[in-house]
Amino acid sequence: MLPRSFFARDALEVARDLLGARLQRGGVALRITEVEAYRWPGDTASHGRHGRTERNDALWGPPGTVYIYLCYGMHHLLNLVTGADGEAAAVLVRACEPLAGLSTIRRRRGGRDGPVLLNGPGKVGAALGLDLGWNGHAVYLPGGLEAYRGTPPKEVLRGPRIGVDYARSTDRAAPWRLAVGESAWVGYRSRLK
DNA sequence: CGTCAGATGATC
DNA sequence: ATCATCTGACGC
Repeated sequence: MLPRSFFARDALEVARDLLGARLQRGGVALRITEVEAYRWPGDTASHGRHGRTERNDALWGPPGTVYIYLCYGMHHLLNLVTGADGEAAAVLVRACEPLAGLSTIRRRRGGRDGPVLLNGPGKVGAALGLDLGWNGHAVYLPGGLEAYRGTPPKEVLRGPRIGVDYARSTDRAAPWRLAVGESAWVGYRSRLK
């Protein structure tokens, strides 16, 4: 498993090293193919930009824990908290390649048929069956949601983060979205290089 | 490939 | 009012 110390670094470094890593919960296993770094301090795209609140409290927690929040009233987005305790930094998991548990993933996303494409953060949260109850969960401990070392990417693509138009222009343009180059499970591929 | 609207609900 | 999204519809 990835040790707690793995997460106690700058979010951009952790993001790079999380590409190819594995997330596992019960019979469902995913390979991380796309991430975004939300850094500390001074990142105006981060949920921590207005200070600590009830909703983002877990974001300020110790490294190696989980920050989940409800996005647009529908999707539970998964962040892995990085840096030091008391800092608001994390890596958002945007896309994954399913490795095991396809039938469970299919069931969790509802009755729809069609191919399983985990090419968006809401889909990743749904595939893992996450909700707000997972806030603060430690992924370096066995049981529940776990993070493992995986196969590093051959090529890393980079581009601006998605959906952060509200941020300062420098933060909006910062190439802190990272993706596995050879993976089909990546969203907005044309915005990467 | 691109854009767009509507769903949907907690938060500050 | 805002929002780190998804889906389906439509146009090129």
